[in-house]
Amino acid sequence: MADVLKNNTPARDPVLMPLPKACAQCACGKLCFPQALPNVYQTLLPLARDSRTRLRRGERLFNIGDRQTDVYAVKAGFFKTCMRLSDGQETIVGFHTMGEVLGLAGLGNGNYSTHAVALSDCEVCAIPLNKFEKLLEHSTESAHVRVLMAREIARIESHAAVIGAYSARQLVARFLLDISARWAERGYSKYEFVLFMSRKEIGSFLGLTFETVGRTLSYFQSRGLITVNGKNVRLRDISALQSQLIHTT
Amino acid sequence: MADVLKNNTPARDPVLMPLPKACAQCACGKLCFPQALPNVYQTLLPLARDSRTRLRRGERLFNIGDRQTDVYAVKAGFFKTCMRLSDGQETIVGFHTMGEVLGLAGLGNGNYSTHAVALSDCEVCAIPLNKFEKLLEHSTESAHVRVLMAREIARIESHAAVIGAYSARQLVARFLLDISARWAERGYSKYEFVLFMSRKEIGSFLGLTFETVGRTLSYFQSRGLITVNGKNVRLRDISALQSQLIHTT
DNA sequence: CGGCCACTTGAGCGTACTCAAAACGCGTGG
DNA sequence: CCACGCGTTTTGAGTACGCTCAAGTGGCCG
Repeated sequence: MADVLKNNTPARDPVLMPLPKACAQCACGKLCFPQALPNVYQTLLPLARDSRTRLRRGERLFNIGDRQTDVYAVKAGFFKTCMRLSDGQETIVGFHTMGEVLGLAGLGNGNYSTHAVALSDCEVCAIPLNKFEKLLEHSTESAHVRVLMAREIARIESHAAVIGAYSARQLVARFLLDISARWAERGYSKYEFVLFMSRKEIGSFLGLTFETVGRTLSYFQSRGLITVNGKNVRLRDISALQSQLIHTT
Repeated sequence: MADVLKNNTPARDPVLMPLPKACAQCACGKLCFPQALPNVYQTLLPLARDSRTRLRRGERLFNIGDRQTDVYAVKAGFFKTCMRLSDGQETIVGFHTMGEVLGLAGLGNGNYSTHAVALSDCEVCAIPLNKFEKLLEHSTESAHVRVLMAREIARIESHAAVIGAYSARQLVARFLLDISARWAERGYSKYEFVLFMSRKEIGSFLGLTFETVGRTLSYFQSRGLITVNGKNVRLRDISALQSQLIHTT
C-alpha cells in the first residue's frame, strides 16, 4: 500500500512539488500547453497573480455565477467542477488535475458556469482575466487557448454521449481506464493509483448511485480484473477492462 | 395543422429565406454574433467560401476524423452532430439550427470530433479555416469566437449533467422546453412547432430508447400537458411541463 | 398494390435504484 | 491511549423504471 500512495505524493503534499520560476520549468508546462509554442511560457508567467495560489481540501476556487476574475492552471492536486441543476441538486461534470486549465467556460458570459472545489490540498496558477485577454491579442497564444477550449468541448461531448449510451459496468470500466491514462500521461503508474474522490462523487459524475459504483467495483474485483481496497485501486487486467466497453447484448 | 407547419417554413424551403448580401443583413446575424460587435459582419462575409452552401436532407457537412477545412454558420435548416463510441454505435450530441456555429471542436486537433448531418434541406455559410484564423488576429473577433466556444462548453456541460441525473419524463420535458425556447428566440411560436428529428434521434440525444420517448410524449398528452401528432407538437401547459423538471420523490 | 419506415402500444424482463443494516476508517476529545 | 461520533463503504433484499421483444397502425413512395 505504501508504494500505491507514492504515486500520488505530489498531490498530497504540494510542498514537495518543484517550484517553477517559469512555466518552462513547471512540471505541468507541457500539459497546460501541449502544442510546441515555446514563447508561451515566458509570456504567461509574468501575468500570474502569483506563481502559486494554495487551497486546502474542500476550499472553492470559484463559485457558479460568480463574476469571472481569473483563469486557472492547476499545478498540483485535484479539483471537481460541479453544476447546479434546476431542481437544486448538484452534479459533477469533471475531475481535473495538474496540467489542466479551469474557468474557460466563464469566458462565455463573464460568469463561471460551474464551481470548482479542491478535492485535496491544491496549488494553482491564477491568471487575472484582463491580463489574460491582453495576452490573447498575440495570435499564437490566442490560437492556443482555442485549442484548449476545443479539447474541452470534445472531452465533454464524448462524456455526454457515453453517459447516455453505456451501462454501469461500461461506465465504471471507462472511468478507471480514463484515470489510468491520465496518470500514465503524467509519468505515474497506469496500474496502481489512489482515487481522489468518493464513490458518491464518482456516481454523480457517471450518473449512477454510489451503491452501484461500489457494487460494480466489487464485481470487477470478483472477476479478477482489478483489486480495490477503499480508494486504492490496482488494475490487474487492462485489456479485459477495455473489452468491457464493447457492447455485449 | 397548416399554421403549425408555417412555423417551420424557412427550414423546409430555404429558397424562401432572405438572401443576405452580408451578415449584417442576414436573418441570423444577431444569433451567430450575439454580442454587439458591429464590425464583425463586414469582416466575416468576404471570408465565406460563398455566401450560401446548400445541402439536401441527409447530406453530411463534415465527417468525424476528417481534416478540418472550414467553420460553418448555419443559415437555414437543421443539423445533428454525432459522435462514434468505442463500440461503433453512434450517438447524437447536439441539434443545431440557424444562428449556430458548427465545427468549433475541430480547432482542437485539426480534425472534426463529430460529424454533422443535415436533417432538412440546409444552407450554411462556410468559412475556410485559414481565412478564419487570419480574421482572429483581430482581438475583437478573436474574443467573439471565445465567447461562442465558452457557450458551447457550458451548453454541453449542462446536457451531460442532466442526462445522468434526470428521469425519462424530466428529460423529455426539458427537451421540449429547450426546443420551445429556441423557437421563441428566433421569433417563432413557443407553443407550436414541428420536430425536425425522429423519436429515435431524440432518444439517442437523451440516452433513451425511441419507445420510451414516444411513451413519455403520449403520457404528457394523456395528462393534457401537450398535444402530439407525429412530429407536430403543441405545448398546452408550459408551467406544468416546467414543474416536471423538479425532482419528485 | 406492396414494401418500407416511423410511430404506437402492450407484455415481460432486467438493470439500476431505494431502503436498510452493519463494518470500517478517520479525526476529535476525553 | 482508547472511546466516541461521523462519514464512507459494503452488502443485502425488494422495487420500479426503462429496456427488449413483439405486434399492429399509418404514411409515403415506387
